[in-house]
Amino acid sequence: MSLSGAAIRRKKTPSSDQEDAVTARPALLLAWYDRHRRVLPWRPPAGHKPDPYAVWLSEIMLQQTGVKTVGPYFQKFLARWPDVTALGRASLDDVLRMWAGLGYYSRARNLHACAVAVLRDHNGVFPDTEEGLRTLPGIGPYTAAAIAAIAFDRRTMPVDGNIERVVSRLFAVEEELPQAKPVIQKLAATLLGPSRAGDEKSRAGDSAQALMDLGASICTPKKPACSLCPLNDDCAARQRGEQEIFPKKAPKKSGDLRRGAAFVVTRGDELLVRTRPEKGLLGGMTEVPGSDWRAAQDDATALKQAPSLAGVTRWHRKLGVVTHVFTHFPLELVVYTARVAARTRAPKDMRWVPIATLDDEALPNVMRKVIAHGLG
DNA sequence: AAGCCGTGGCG
DNA sequence: TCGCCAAGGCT
Repeated sequence: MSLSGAAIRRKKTPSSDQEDAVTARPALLLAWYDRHRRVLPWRPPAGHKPDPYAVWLSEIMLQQTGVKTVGPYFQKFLARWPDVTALGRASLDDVLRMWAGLGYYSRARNLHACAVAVLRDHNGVFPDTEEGLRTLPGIGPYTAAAIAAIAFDRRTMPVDGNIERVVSRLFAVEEELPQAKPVIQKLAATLLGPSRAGDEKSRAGDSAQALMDLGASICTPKKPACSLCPLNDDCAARQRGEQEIFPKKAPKKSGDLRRGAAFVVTRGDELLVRTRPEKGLLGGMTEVPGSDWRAAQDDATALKQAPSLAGVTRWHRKLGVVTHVFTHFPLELVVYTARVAARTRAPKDMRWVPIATLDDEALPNVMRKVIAHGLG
């Protein structure tokens, strides 16, 4: 039975106009996608099978990170580690260095751990079910559904921020996020094409990507281009002229400013660095030594936390401050510099690295800013 | 289960 | 300018 046959066979009743509109959504969505799908580095040409490894890699990188930012990182990773076996055999250090700058560094640890687990527990082949994928590190409810749908054509609907927005508008969901997540999940699943007997394929991956593309290009957070939307006919929010009030969210609190000091110490053409603890903020990444970061900390207190180095009698305070904004607090760093003599020993748990090779270090961007400020 | 986790872009 | 937002997961 063809899809159009099923559509034609539907009974016409006085109340069926609305019903028709609802039933037509999945096909409208896919038709729009076939004409307007974005060309992305991890997306094969239309009709071609995606590589599960590439899908997984892109999905991890895309967690809370924009398409444009991810592009170059995805290309670099795929060129260096073309398959999950190669990545699983790489060192965590190499992976962290390659990830530096992309943020949310626990993703890089989980990425590596996941590759290792796929090699060790799954013979180097990704599980092809949502439940199987869900057991792997770094793969939560969204990512498991996304990989299952996109890479394995499983009939499931992942719900990300884009889809939350599209769906909450389409159905005018009044409940606030994140409480509304279960409702939105159910409503989103109605946008999947019908399952067919003996053939569970229903272009679920395309349906999901269609909604994401729609959210990214048409149903945007501000000033959505409703006139171009394939689902505009029966969008509840648009009928009210209230597209931008959805999705409803509880206001978030922004963190308090924290202050600290960073110490840029050079020994000839080398820089003094250390590795941050594995857990927590910037876990496992490289940094220059510094004070703790706390609210209302004064410069004198921070300066007392300078590393003890033979031959350093005074620190030179660089003019200005380095500012950086983390997810949950803004940071203001004062930078001190010092030069030490050749063969000066690095303090415990610190090391010297050539300034020329800093690009290869696992340096988060806040530290790149600090070093640039201190060396400049 | 709410808080923790980066960074860049955009209006 | 600055708050919001982005293909969330972990604890």
